Formats: sequence, structure tokens, C-alpha cells
Amino acid sequence: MSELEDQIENRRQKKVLLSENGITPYPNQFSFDLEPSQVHELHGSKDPEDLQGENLILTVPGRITGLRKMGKISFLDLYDGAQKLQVLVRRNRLSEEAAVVLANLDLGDYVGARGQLQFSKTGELTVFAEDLTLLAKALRPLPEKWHGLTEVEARYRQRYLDLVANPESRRVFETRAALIRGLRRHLEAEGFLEVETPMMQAMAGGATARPFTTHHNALDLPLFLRIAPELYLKRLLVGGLHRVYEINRNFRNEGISTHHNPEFTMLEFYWAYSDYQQLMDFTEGMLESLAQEVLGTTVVPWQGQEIRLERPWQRFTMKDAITHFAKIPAERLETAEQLEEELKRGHFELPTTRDYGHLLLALFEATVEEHLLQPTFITDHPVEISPLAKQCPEDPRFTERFELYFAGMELANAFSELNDPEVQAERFHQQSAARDGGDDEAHAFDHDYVRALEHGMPPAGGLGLGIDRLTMIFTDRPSIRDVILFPLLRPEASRRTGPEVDTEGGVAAGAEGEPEGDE
RNA sequence: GGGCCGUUAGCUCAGCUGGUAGAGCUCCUGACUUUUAAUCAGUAGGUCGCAGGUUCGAGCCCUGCACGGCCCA
Repeated sequence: MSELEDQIENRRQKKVLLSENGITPYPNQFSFDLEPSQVHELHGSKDPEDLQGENLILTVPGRITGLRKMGKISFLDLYDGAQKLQVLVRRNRLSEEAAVVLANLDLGDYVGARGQLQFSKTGELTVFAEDLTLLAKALRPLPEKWHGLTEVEARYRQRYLDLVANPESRRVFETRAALIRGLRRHLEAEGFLEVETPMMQAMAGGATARPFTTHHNALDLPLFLRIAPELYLKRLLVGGLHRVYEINRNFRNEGISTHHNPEFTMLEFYWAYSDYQQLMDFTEGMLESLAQEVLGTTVVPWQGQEIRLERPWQRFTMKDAITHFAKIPAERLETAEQLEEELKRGHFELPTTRDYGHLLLALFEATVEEHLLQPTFITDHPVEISPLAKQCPEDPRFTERFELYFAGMELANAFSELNDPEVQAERFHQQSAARDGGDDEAHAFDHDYVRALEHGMPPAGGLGLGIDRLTMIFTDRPSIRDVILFPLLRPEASRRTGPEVDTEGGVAAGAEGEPEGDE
């Protein structure tokens, strides 16, 4: 018998023993007064004598993360995920039933303790328990109490253990939630309406990416998981919902890296009568105050460096950025031929579609992106790579668009939305041609979207912001998998995850067994 | 796709030049009525990721594979 099997068997036997003593290891109901964090918050700073005088009797639940038995007295740590509260148990003060519970406790079990709240001799806030109730028996041991769970793969696959063992991991996801709350608050304050648009789409549009495919059985209909909500949200502009936003998942069938997970969360909002210039100002302001609200500072540590979020942020046109960072003179960035020469000169990869826009983007990504540690707006993207954006009136080769870069990553993408249905139709035709030319990320022609534009869409600015990447920056995490609770991983090779419960019933109380395989 | 690194007890990690697989935590037994990484004593726990190969002998060397990490494209 392996050690793990040995430990699980041991815990099972305790469970059986408890049942035999009339103690259910998984009771249905339990009422409590305060959780450990609340106890600390409400009573942690009181004077010991005052607290003693209050004779405060509390019932507190939690997971046992520390168990120090010393003869007739035991100390437990009850953990609620945020804080631990100590419980002191004197065996001769316990009922017979509670004594059985105590004798069969393991690290990881959930219990409720009832007793007077006092400070211990060493000054720690402690429930002097007169009663112990088992709330849930844990059959598997927790990770090591001091080092926690460090193996990266295990932390992703068994996030529940990561969260129990590594408080900083929990904090990442609390920060993530705070960011999303903050974004909602800012948008709601501006009068935005939160909506939900289809994730399953007959045509996946609104971005440059390959979709996942799926199928609806009853309709016998091939469907795609959305790559962006953009075209639906702009249909809502046509419908008169002039300030809309959606925070939800997108799916892109691409490689996995420290900056890419196939499903990721994006905020998109559309704001009638606004344009990309206003959106830059708005985005700057929103993210600066978000940092202040969530982190209490606008100077964010990033991998040993600092990202400063005070306005104003630097702004470059895409061309100027290349000139500035790659020292390529502006007059060498005028034609597709020149760009191709520059790419070859730098030994950079050439894009599939070799028009001016795709070549300029390739050169930008190769020479500029990595330098953009501080928040930077890159504006005026070529029209060929911006099929949904309005052209610049003074130079129609470029569009009223910006991308926001942080920490060398693209964090947001926005533009003045193209609302001329005939220009849009022409752009879709060009995209279709690129598609035929082998660019399988080019946009498909969306006839209904053009039809919607023909009914009149107000001028508007629209923005998409990557929530996962924003969380990376706000939590100083270098991998997107650190900020996604369950990142996509290859399935675990099938192997036993514990002792099997065979039908011969070698384990009396093990009737529920456990599912094999995936965790 | 390429390069480098990792995979040893449930967890955290050692393992020398190829020569009987180790520690701490955890588990189990015992002692202990104010501990807090409790302490002390004793015990238990291993398909060294998987499959081949070389060798008298492989955790260690070689090949392939799986999963993961980082970097590059």
C-alpha cells in the first residue's frame, strides 16, 4: 500500500468510526455566528480583559490547517481562506461526542467550534471550545503546510489545492474580481448598459483570428465559438442602445503562451457620439483611477520594474513608433516594397498577406512591441488590417484606431467605428479576397451586419480590453495562466488518483467511491 | 515548430564519478493542560514520469514518448 493510499485508508477508517458513533461526517445543516476573518475583524483589537468580561460565546466554522495536540489540550487553526482563527480544546470540557470528533480529526477537515472567545496566554485570539462539530471529513491530505504547493502544473490542474495552500494565489483572483467590479462601476457611472451577446455564432466575426467550431444537433447547424462580440454589440448601437458593454469570454483557436489562453475574458464597450480620441482619454482616466482604487497606487511593480499609470500616457502613430524605436526613417515606411525590404533586412518573418498594412504591422510587432513597457497608445493603424475602423480623413491609408500597450503586451484595441455600410461592404470584400489568398484569419463577409449599418449606426467609439492581461499587470504575474483559474492544459495522462473502491467493498464507508480520471 | 530545463514518498526537496533510494512536513503509536512550522521518542511510507537500450550493475549514461515550465519563431 502506498503512503497516499495508507493515509486515505486511515481517514476512511476514522470516518467509519465517527459514523459508528452516530456522528455524520457530512452533516446537512449547520449554523454559525462568524467566520475566522470576521472574528478577527470584529474582536481582534479588543483589550483581553474587556473581551473576557464580555463572555462572548461564538460558533465559528473553518478548515483545519493546523492541529497541535498536546495531551489533554489541543490547538486547532480554523482557516476561512483569508485568515486563521485559533481554537483551544480541553478534552475534559468536551462532550463524549465532541471528544470522538476531536480524536478523529485530520488536517483538512471542516469543523465548527463553539466556545468563549478569549485571548490565549500568548495573546492570540482563540475560541476556547466547549463543543466541536464535524462539518466535512477530508479523505486526502493537504499540501505541505510550510512550502505549500509549488509545482506549477499541479497548481494549474488542482487549483483548489493552490488556493488552499497559497494565499497569494487567492489574492490574484480577488484582485481580478476587484478589477472587473471597478470596470463595471466606471462604465455604469457613464450610463453604460451591460448586455450579453451570442457566444455561439454561425459566423465568427469582429476580430482577426481562427474560431473553434461546434455543432447544434437539433438544427444540424455548424456553429463557431465567438472570437469577439464586436459585430453584435454594434448591432445594438443600431438598435438605439447607445452605450453598451459586455464582459465575457472569447475563444480563439491559436497557440498557448504566457500571453495567450484559448479562452480569455474581454471587456468591450461601444459609446455613441464618441471617437477614438475620446476613448484614449477615457481609457487613461479609467485605468489610472482603477489602479488607485484597487491597488492604492498608480505605480505598479512589474517583474522588477515599475509601470507608471499617471496620465498622460505616451502616444505614437504606428509609423512614428517604428521610426522612434527601430530608427527606420519615416521615408522608408511609405510603400509595401520598402517595408518588405526592411523586414528582410532585419531577418524578420514576412506576413502571409503582403500588402502595405500587413507589412507595417509585421515590422511594428518585430521592432516595437517589446519596448512598450510603460502604457503607450499606438494609433493610426493601416486600413488593410483594420476592416471595421473609420479611415483618417487626412490620410485614408490609415484609420482612427489605437492599441494600448503595457508591459510589451497588447492590452486594448479601439477605434472610431466604421458606420458607412458601403465602405464596410467593400472592406469585407477585401477581407474575403485575403481569405481566398490563404489568410484564414481574415474576416468573413457578414451580410446582416452590413444590413444593420444600412439602417444607420450612430458615430461611435468602441474598445476591447483584455481582462486577463490587465490582471497580469495589476498582480505582477508573468503568465496568463496565473490569472485564469483553470487554464487550458493537455489532459492529464490517465493514472490512478487514489485507491480504487472495488465492488467487493473492501472499504466499508467508501460506497460513494470516486470518479476516476479527470480532476 | 525549435532550443534549454524539470518530472524521485501525499507535499517540499536532496541523491557525489553508475555500486543496497534519503531528509523535513504529513501519516501511525506513545508522552505532554497555553501551543502556534509545538516539542520529544518510535514506526510506516517508493513502478525514481513512461517505454526501450548500454552495462556485471541505471534514479544517474543513451534513444524515444508523455506532461509541464522558460526562451525563441
